[in-house]
Amino acid sequence: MSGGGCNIVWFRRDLRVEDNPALAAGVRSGSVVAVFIWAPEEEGLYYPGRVSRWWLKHSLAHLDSSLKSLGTSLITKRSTDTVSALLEVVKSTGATQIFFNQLYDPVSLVRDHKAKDILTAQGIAVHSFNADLLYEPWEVNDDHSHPFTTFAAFWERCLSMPYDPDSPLLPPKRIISGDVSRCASDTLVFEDESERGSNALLARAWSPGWSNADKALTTFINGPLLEYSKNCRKADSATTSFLSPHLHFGEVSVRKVFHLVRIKQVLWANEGNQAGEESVNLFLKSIGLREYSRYMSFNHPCSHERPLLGHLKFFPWVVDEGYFKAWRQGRTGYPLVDAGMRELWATGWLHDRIRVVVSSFFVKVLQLPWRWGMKYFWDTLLDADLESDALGWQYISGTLPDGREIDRIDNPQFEGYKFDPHGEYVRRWLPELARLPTEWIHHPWNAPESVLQAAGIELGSNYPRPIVEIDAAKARLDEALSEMWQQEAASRAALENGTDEGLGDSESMPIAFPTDIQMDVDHEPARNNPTLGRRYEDQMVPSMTSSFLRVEEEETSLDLRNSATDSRAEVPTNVNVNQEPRREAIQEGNMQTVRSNVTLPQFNMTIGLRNAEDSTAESSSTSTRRERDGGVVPVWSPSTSSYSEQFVVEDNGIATSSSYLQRQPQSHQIMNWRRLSQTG
DNA sequence: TCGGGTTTCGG
DNA sequence: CGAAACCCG
Repeated sequence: MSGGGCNIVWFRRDLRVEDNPALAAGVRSGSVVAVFIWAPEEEGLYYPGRVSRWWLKHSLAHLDSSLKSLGTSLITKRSTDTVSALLEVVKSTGATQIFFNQLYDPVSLVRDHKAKDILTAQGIAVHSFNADLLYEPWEVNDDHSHPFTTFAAFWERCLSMPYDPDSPLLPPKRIISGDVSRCASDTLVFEDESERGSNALLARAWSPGWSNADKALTTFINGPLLEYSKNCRKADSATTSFLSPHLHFGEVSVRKVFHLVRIKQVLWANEGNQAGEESVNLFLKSIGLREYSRYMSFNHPCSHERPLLGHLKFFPWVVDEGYFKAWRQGRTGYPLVDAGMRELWATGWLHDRIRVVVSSFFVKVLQLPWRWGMKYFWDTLLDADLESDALGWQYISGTLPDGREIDRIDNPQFEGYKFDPHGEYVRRWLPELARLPTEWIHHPWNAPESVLQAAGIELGSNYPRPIVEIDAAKARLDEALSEMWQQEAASRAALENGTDEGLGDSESMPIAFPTDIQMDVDHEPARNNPTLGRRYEDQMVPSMTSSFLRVEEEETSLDLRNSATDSRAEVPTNVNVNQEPRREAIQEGNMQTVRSNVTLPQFNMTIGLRNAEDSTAESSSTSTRRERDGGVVPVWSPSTSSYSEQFVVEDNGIATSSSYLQRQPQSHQIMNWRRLSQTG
């Protein structure tokens, strides 16, 4: 069935040989050329950060050696244009088919669609698979076939789907290598000289690569999982799964994680092990959040740049690079926050709880633009993951229907005693506070002078006073919020009067990313960088310095209100006609090959859908229908896009969009929150 | 020890 | 907002 030609298996963030549907299908279909293409420029602003690239480098090496032991090797290509690199590989190998696993971040959705179009036009058969999720985003809908807008409902549905996620596949026993004699690998460079020193430490704590991921999973399931719910509240507990970087690069399949954990759950349930069951549920919830982040990214592909609840575009952010810098350096004067930021910088890792603490502090106390924080996480986290990053920050910023309330300020002092009751975490990361008694460890500003003296602390000198008092922050936040609501109401009124030209213009002034973000080297803790010097700014915050990118903050928020009244607004549409083609992907269930097609919300993905209910047809008036394998599904045709007006999001801002957005074609999405009007 | 009012917290 | 935890008489 291979038709003589060989099969390209295009690896991306699925760097494993086990439970890799694209690889399995490629192998089944004949000889295989395994390819990885490094084209980070395509990610634009989200060029991977230093530690993330470090991981990738090692993960690829690991994959390559696994492939070698199976009979082939990994071809690597350096390019600025993935699609042409693929074409080149096609030409030099005589491939006739290409297999890959789906991704859901905005950049990949666009790029993969384009790749599919172009390759198909060249006569190449393109097959893509789900390898990253329990269920594809379009499979999980509410009773009216609309996407969920809250996590709890989404996850509940996932757990009660009528069919289980596909079972994990075993690795291939053997791979017949395609002819790569005319297809040379490029050497990929993932770190420059200046980064090597900082990266050296990482290897002590982490082992990238799919079989290490597998070990980590086993270790976790047999050990810390049982105590997971107990320990998840401790800032420095070593009992998290530590799977997130593995999962990000697809070194371990989430379906395998799910299956193994489920087995454990059944076991514990039978034993009446209450704590165990609870732990499993909690852990699965974090898997669920990961799923949900893809779900949201797919349904709202701009969620990494625009708040999903529209009012936030009127929030008067404090654009203060000094605050931003203090936060990054861990010099805010709040020990828990500072400890977290220093751990992040030193290790590329942060406990989930602490991520919430520092990001909440960032948004609520400092009131810095949330996208700065998101970007910083992206640049510094070992498990940097755009979808999760966006979801997390939107959650914190109060722009999700089920997110944290925007007017709630968390007090780092109290959280300190909650997550780090004995101050051990703070002492580890803030050596200057190490001698401070626990009583004061989370609020040194209240400590008597004598205590401070005995501990060798001089506030404002070797440890800062609080950068902003909590009370002041509360007041400022209240003020900002009332201003926001005012602006929002005004804009709405203007809209209703039809006098809305230029609406939101003043409020949605672009907020540029700081131009010269750099860490103050001498304040960096635990960096162990022998070559520390000023020319290494970009090692510290790799992608921010690469070029000056202006990014609009909140420029085109989605006003959910507009669509709230119409239930059909549930089905988002892609209005971004002139920017990039709609995405399309083919999901080929390996066996059942339900090649039915359904309209995928924004992206017009052509996908397999098991239960195409005809309510999905309402997805757009441009649906046509086609029958396949018994499934009736709508097919959305991009050329005939005529949308109901009410689906189209207000477009102010996009047109005048920053260079970033222009460089990075995004579709923009239509909202479908049901609950949004509650906020008005 | 048991209400029941209050605070916390949640994705 | 609603459930759960918490606190107090």
